[in-house]
Amino acid sequence: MRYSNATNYALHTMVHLILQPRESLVGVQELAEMQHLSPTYLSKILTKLTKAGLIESTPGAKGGYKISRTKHEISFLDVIHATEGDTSLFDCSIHHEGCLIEKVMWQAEENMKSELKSKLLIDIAKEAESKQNGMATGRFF
Amino acid sequence: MRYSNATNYALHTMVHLILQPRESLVGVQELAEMQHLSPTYLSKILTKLTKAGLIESTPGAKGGYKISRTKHEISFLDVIHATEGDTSLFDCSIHHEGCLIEKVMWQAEENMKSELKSKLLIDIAKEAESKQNGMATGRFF
DNA sequence: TCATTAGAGATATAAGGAGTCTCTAATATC
DNA sequence: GATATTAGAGACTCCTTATATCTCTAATGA
Repeated sequence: MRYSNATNYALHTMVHLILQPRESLVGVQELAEMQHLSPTYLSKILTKLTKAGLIESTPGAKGGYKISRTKHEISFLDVIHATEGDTSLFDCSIHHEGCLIEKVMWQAEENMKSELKSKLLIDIAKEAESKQNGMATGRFF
Repeated sequence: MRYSNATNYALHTMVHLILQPRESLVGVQELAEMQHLSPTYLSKILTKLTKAGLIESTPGAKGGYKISRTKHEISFLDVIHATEGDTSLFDCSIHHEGCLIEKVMWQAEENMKSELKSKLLIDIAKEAESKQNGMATGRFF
């Protein structure tokens, strides 16, 4: 059981977009080069993020993507739900009510999710930005 | 991203074995019937649990499986490690030190694991046993 | 010796992840 | 209005993993 690569790409893309100047658009070409991906592949991921309302797209020449207006509220969990779906990690396949094992697994998953919900992308972006200003080199996300 | 069915089968098998009378052996045949699985498939899972030291096997006629002597200390996480491996759920594939995104993902995973580590199989077994005694019917794990 | 049981290995099938290619639709610029 | 540029949809390929099944071997009690 592992998070897909797509989730990693999505998270990095989101932080990158948050760090852009207000209202500026970034094309999939640039976003793909940054992460050494093919544009068509990344565009599939970007479409998911768009449909989830996390970013906004503008088609046509000089088009591209920008972060959604709700950027101050976007959590890690929001991005992960967009790429991984929001089904639970564990379901007891044996049909009966109130499986005690399932209950434990659900509680554990909830603990992970509550952490991911409390972490906002904008906080990571600001932390990366301040580190970058201090160090003059390196990339922190 | 989901836990494999094998993990579900392993957890149920472990709780079932804990509830057995001391030193009694249960064959893979019985364990498989209980969960509506083929014996050969379940035996692959049982082999993993054996190699992880969570259960002990006795080959030959009248052989079978019993819970390991450390049964009072076996956690959910121990079983999950045996079936799923113990690699982390997320790795930032972009090569650089101290990725802030990775750090958040690791912390979230740690929160889930600490819950799974604190939950012991024997507690679930006892809870299921007492519920079963009270209700006369039904299965609680 | 024989029946019973665990265990190893090869193989089969299906699903999902990862990625490419091609076509369509929208839009700015000339 | 023509053209270049960009997002988006759909079909397709390739690879890995999960989920088994079948067969053979090894150990052991009766």
